[in-house]
Amino acid sequence: MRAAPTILHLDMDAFFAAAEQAAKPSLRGKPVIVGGLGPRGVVATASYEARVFGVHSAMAMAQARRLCPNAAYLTPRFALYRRVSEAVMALLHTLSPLVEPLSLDEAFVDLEAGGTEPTVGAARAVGERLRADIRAVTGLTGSVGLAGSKMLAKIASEQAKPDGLVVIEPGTERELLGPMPVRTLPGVGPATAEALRRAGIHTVAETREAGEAELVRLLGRAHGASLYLMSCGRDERPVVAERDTKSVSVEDTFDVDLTDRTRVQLEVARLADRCVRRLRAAGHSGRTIVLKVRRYDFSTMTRSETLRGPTDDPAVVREAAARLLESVDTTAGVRLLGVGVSGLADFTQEDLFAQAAQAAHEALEDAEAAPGGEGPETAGPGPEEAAEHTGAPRRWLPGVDVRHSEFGAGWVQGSGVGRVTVRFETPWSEPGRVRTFAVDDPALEPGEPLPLLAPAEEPEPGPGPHDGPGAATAPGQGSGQGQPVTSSP
DNA sequence: TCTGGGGTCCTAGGACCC
DNA sequence: TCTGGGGTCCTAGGACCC
Repeated sequence: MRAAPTILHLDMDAFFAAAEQAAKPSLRGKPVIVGGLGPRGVVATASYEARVFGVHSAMAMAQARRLCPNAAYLTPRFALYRRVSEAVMALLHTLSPLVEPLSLDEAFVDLEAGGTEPTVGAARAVGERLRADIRAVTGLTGSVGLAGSKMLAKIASEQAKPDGLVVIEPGTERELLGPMPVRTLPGVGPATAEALRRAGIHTVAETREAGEAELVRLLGRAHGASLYLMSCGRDERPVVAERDTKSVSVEDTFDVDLTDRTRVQLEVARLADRCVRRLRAAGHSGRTIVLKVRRYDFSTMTRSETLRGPTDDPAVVREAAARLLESVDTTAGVRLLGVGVSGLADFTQEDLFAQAAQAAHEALEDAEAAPGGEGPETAGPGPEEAAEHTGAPRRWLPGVDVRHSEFGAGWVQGSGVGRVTVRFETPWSEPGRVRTFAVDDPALEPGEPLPLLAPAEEPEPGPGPHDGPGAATAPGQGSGQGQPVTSSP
């Protein structure tokens, strides 16, 4: 616990939705909901205009549609969010070498390690300048919390939302925290809150008064002890710049439950391959293979197997996953399958250049395979493979960028019955017009996310210098790498 | 049309070893 | 041939976070 509020927490406001609004002028000021658009999708981010209707993160998409039928529903575009995130993180690194990212849109910064004078005034000035810089560089808003510990900095940024800054001055934390609900404390989710409620504990003050021994009895050794410290406003966790990855996993929820055993085996093999591609791209190998199965009734089980040594061999992982599957009854229906690798070791030597080329290729395949959790169950086996080779049945997911040979850059507003509706606008244009085409109109092709602000800086737009030898592939929908940036108006 | 995907950390029991 | 104690590894499950 520091004497000055030199731990900063940044949280971008409604990040995915805000990025989409910045990219799509016609959506500004309107409800925007980003998430999985399939029958089992959930909301990733809702814009503030949509939250008014009660829509929030993690809500079933079906419920969001009932609450807010007129919102724009968009599939996530991680390539764009990652780019914006990198720009924001670069700004944070100008403040201090100690930056701890928590996700694409959130990070802690240790200002003291960056040389900021340990006073309220200096910290506040740094925070305000950061907010202005973020707005200037990305066009988006972020909220800043400043306090003497991570926990309080995070609570402060929550209070600051949206588009604000809050300082919690050291010395005031206990009285501030006291009346707050236990759910405010990090690590207190639905289960812990319920356990505490049954013990008559509702507020942070009541948690503190219960005492450490009682909390340990209720919640277990580690959780009880840390919760007691937090309730007293004590949190000595340091800001940690780089954390080692502990596991890599992939999973798919299917639009319709899988019952056919052969199909389940096929999907497990595909997931194993995808998982290994990610593993290798990250330069890792691992010893423990994990299979995850979620059944029709949402009950979830895992099976794992530890090998004698680390592997990054797809055949080995595939075979282990297949063995693990043998001990699982799937006859009643499977809604999700997953494959993971943990017990990671640094990559077993090998050449880094091949890996880099591999990684570029992988990113492309991931982008194609991932969105929407479109279990080919409904789509039929294979539109993806087919597209890889022929470019034939393109799927125009709502929100993705396109380019038309005559009308220029735009994005898919919707598609169905052989038609696709496109709105032609760019991040720096006026709201644009809508036109409709046949889904196979040759004048229409996948496009690149455009920079949100000026078409200046952006270091790595599109088919840049690093596309490996396989770059010519660039077939699919998705982010459409390799599409010519053929000038045009 | 109930409930994504990618992670982290903790607990508890059994095996195994000293 | 009644039985201790502790450490580590492995497996399964669960809570939590964004």
